[in-house]
Amino acid sequence: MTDPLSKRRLKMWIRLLGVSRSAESGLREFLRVRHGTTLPRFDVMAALYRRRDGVTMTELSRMLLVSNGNATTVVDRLEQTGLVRRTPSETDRRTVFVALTPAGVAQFETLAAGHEAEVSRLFARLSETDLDTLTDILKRMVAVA
Amino acid sequence: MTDPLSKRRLKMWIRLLGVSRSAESGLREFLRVRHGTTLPRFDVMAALYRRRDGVTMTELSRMLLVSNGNATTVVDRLEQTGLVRRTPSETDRRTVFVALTPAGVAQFETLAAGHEAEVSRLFARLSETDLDTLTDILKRMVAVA
DNA sequence: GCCCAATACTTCAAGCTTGAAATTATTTCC
DNA sequence: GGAAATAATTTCAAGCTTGAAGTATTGGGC
Repeated sequence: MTDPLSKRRLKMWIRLLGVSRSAESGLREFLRVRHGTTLPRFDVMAALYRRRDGVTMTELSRMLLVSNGNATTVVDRLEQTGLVRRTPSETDRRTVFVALTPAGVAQFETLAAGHEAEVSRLFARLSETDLDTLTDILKRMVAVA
Repeated sequence: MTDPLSKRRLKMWIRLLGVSRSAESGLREFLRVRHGTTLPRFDVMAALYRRRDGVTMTELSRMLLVSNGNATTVVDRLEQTGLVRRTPSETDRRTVFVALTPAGVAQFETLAAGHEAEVSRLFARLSETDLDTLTDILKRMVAVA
């Protein structure tokens, strides 16, 4: 280990990115082939499923770490296909609440089961100890800024 | 820990994705604000810097885990600004080699220093032990398919 | 030598993503 | 009450990304 610390951090980051990209690509393919949907749509639905009562557009984009413009686009499309509903706030006319429709909830529950199985398959090589260690480290990693 | 294994894998994945997205977003901003460039361009240049003699388009897209169409687009743009050069293979007329131009090498070396510092800053909270453990686990994670 | 499957790359349409600008609404503070 | 700052969302242009379809080329089996 003659590498300076910054080089080691860089190598770790390159590996992390590689793992994350392969897994994402596996999940994307799974969603496309098996369910005719996409990862961004799934992500939005997952966020809305976790907050069944609805969230504002801003909250949504923060949860997903995407730009607000992006959230608008994806929600637009989901709304067009009836999986998601926008409801204007009554107390603050700037804000809009987004929530899954019953059809959205139903579809998500199907998707989620497959998604979980697929994630589990992708990371099957990880021992339980690794899993705990990794989760613990990731928890403490949440970026500086 | 009453969670079944697949749920624990899922939670780990969600955390991993979160870390990876925040870091990517930090790097994107760094490259945009400080160097007027983008992460995909940087990634291509980094791959070409590692393989200074040139790589084929197919090798490039495999290295970066992106589609071949995507590699074409990014290389197109880099070529337009003179940072990258395409050279047709003499032995196989289907094949094209891509390599950094001297200007590309020069620019990349500047970018790379800043990029490494930024990565280091983003992951500063990680202890050296964490770093080793994490790298080790990531190495063994390379996805199944 | 001739077919044809495989390979390398590009093009294309559709969708995703970003950051900035624009729009509309609310709050603050004089 | 009104101006100015702040906030929530959408719109926009540009660029990224994908997977599929298209073009050209190669190499192996016959």
